[in-house]
Amino acid sequence: MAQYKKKKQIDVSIKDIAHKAGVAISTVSNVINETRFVTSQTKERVLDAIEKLDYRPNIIARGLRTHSTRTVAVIVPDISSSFFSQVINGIEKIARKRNYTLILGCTSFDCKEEARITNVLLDSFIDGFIFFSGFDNYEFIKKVYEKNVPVVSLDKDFGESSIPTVVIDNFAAVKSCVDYLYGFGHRKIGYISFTYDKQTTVRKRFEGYLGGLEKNNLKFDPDLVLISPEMRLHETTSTYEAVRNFLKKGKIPTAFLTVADVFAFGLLRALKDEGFKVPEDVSVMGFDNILFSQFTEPLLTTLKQPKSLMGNIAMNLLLDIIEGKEIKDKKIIIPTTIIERESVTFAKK
Amino acid sequence: MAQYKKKKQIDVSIKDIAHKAGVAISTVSNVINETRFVTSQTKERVLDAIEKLDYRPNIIARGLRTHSTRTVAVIVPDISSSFFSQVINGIEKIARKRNYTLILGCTSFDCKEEARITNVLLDSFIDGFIFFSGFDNYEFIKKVYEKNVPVVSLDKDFGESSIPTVVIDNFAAVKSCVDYLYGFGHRKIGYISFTYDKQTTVRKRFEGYLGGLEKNNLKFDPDLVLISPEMRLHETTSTYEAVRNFLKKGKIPTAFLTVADVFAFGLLRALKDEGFKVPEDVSVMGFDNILFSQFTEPLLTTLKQPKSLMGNIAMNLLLDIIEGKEIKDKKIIIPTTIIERESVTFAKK
DNA sequence: GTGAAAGCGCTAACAG
DNA sequence: CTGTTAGCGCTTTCAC
Repeated sequence: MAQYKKKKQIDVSIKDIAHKAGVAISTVSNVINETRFVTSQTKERVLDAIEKLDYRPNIIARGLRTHSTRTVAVIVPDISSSFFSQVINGIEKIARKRNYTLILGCTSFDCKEEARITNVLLDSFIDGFIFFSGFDNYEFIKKVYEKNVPVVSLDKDFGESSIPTVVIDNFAAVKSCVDYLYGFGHRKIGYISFTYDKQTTVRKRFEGYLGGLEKNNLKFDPDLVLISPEMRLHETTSTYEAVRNFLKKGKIPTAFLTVADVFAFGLLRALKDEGFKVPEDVSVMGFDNILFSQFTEPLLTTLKQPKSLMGNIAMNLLLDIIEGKEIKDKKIIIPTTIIERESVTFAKK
Repeated sequence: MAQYKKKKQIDVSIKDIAHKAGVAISTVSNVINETRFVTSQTKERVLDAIEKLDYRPNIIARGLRTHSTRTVAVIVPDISSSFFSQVINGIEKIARKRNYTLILGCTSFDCKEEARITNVLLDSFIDGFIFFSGFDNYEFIKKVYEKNVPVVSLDKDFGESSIPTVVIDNFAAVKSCVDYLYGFGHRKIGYISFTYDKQTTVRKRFEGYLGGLEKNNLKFDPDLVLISPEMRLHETTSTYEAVRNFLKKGKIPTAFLTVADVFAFGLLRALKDEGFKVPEDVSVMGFDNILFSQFTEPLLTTLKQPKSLMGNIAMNLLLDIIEGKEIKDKKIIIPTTIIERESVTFAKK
C-alpha cells in the first residue's frame, strides 16, 4: 500500500503567478531573474502574487533550460573522519553563503566509485566539482576538467597540470616539523606514516622529512622510520600493534614525527605501554590538528592544517570559476602552523 | 574573462540515440526504464547506440516529468562532529546501495536555517527528507510531513505524532548506565549534561538518570549534577572550566555519568588536574562511543549508540516510504549497549 | 515594456 | 510491439 502519492504535487507554478498577476509568463520570469526591465507597477503585482501564493521557482525546470542548478558536488573518500568532515564544513559554509546547494559524493577511497559517482552527477545537474579524493586519480580528474566542467582539486597537487588546485605545502610542512624538533635538540627523529602508493600528499610529506633531515645535517636512518599499511584512520588497534612491534626492535628515536594525529594517538598508547614517558623520554608530534588532539594525554603538539580555511578557499575558487570570474591564481597554497602543546620537549641529554 | 562556457554542453540526448538506432525516442526511453516490452533486436540496437555514444539520461529532464530524482536530503546541524558524521556515513551507505543520491543540508543548529534549506529543497528535486535535527522542531517537521512528502525523524521522538521515527531509547539507555554504575557499588552518581531546553533527547536522558536513581533507591542530590550551557561539542576548554569549578565545590561523586563522550574528555582532564585518579578515585562513564573514546587515558567506558546502524535503518525506512512499500513499523527503537573499557571500576569503600 | 511561442530532454498517454 | 505527440516549469528569442 503506497503511503504517499508517488508524484510530488507542485502546488504553484509560474503560470499561476502570471494568471493571478494578469501578466505573461515571461514577465514573471523577468521580474524573478531581473533579466529585463519591468515597470515597477507590474513588478509589484507580480511580487505580490508570488508572496500571496507562496511561490518558489522550480530549480529542475530552470536547470533544464539553463543547464545549471546552482548545485556543486564534493567528492570525498569518507566523511566520517575528523579531517575530512572539518574541511567539508568549511566548504559548506561558503556554499550556503553564496547560495549554492552542496552535494556530497562518498567514494570510500575507491577510484572506480569516484568515477561512477562523478559520471552520474556529471550529466545531471551539477555545476562543478571539488575533488577531495584522498588518493591520486589524476587521469580521471583531468578527463572531466577537459570536458570543460568547473573542477578544483583539493589537497592534491597535480604538478604541471593546469587544473585549479588548493593544497597545503606538505613538503614544507613536514620539513618545518623536523626543524621544530631539531630546535629542541632532537637528533634521532622517527617517522611514522602510512604507505604512499597513489598518495602524492603522503609521499611529499616523506620527502619533507628527508628534506628536513638533510637541512639539519642529520643522516637518514631507515631503522627510525615506520611506513606501514597497518596505519588506519578509523581505529588505533592496528597502529598500536605496528608501533609496539617497532618499539620492541629497540632502536628508539628521541622524537617521533607522525603523519596524522590519529597515528600519534596509537603511538602515545604504545609508548606508554612500553614504559616510555611522553614527552620526558620521547617527544611526539602529530599532523592535522584534528579536534581530538586537544584531548590526548599529554596534549598533542601538532602541525595544524587549516581545515575550515581549506574548504572556504576551495569552494570560493570553484564558484568563481563557475561564475566566470577572473581567476588570479589557479594554484593556491595554504600556509600551515605548528600548534605547541605538551607532547614535545627537549631531547634527553 | 569567463573561463568556461556558462552552459554545460549536453553532448548526447535521447534523440541522438533514437536517431542512431533508427527507432522512436519513446522506444529508447522504454528500454532504459524497462517500462514496456521491446524486442531483443531493437533493444540491442538501442543499447548499442547508448554504448557507442556514451549516453546517460539526464536526470533533470526526467525529474521534470516524474517529479522524482532519486535524491534525498538529510538535514543535520553539523557534519563535523563525530557523532553526526558517523551516522551520516551509515545513511550514505544505504543511499548508494539503493541507488539514490544524497544531499546534505547543514543548519548549524539553527531552526530558521533548517526551514530555509528545507524549503529550498522541497520544491526542487528532493524525494524525501531525513531530519536529523539536533533540536526540537516538531511544528516544522510536521508541516512538511503533512504536505505528504516522505519524512523520517532521526534521533528525535515526537511522541504521539505519526511521523516515522528512528531513535534510541534515551531514557532506558541512561537508566542502564546508572544500573551499571550501581553494580560497581556506586551510590553517589554524578551527572553532567548540557541544558535540555528544546532538546527532548537530552531531557529524556536526564529523566533516565532520575529513573535509574529511583529504581536503585538512591536519593537525587542536586549538588551531584552539573547541567550547564557551558558544555560544548567542539572544544573541551569550557567543559573543562565548568567541571573544575564544579569539583572545587567539594562534593565529589564516586562516579560520573556524562551525556556525551566529549564531556567525559573534559571531565577526565579536570579530574586529573584536581588530583583525582580515574577510575581508582572516581569512575567516569561516557555516552555515544564516538571514535575517540578508544583514545583516552584511561580508555573510556561508555554507552554505545549504534551510529552506523541508526543511519542504515533511517535511510531504509525513508526509501521504503518513498517507494510505497508497506511499512510494518513507523517507530523504530534501536537498542544500545554498554562498552566496558577502563574508566569505571568499583567504588571506594 | 510586454506577450506569444518555441524548446530544454524526457516520460506517458494515445494511436496504430 | 513501436511511433507520434503532448506536456512537465521554466527561459529566451522574436514580435508587437
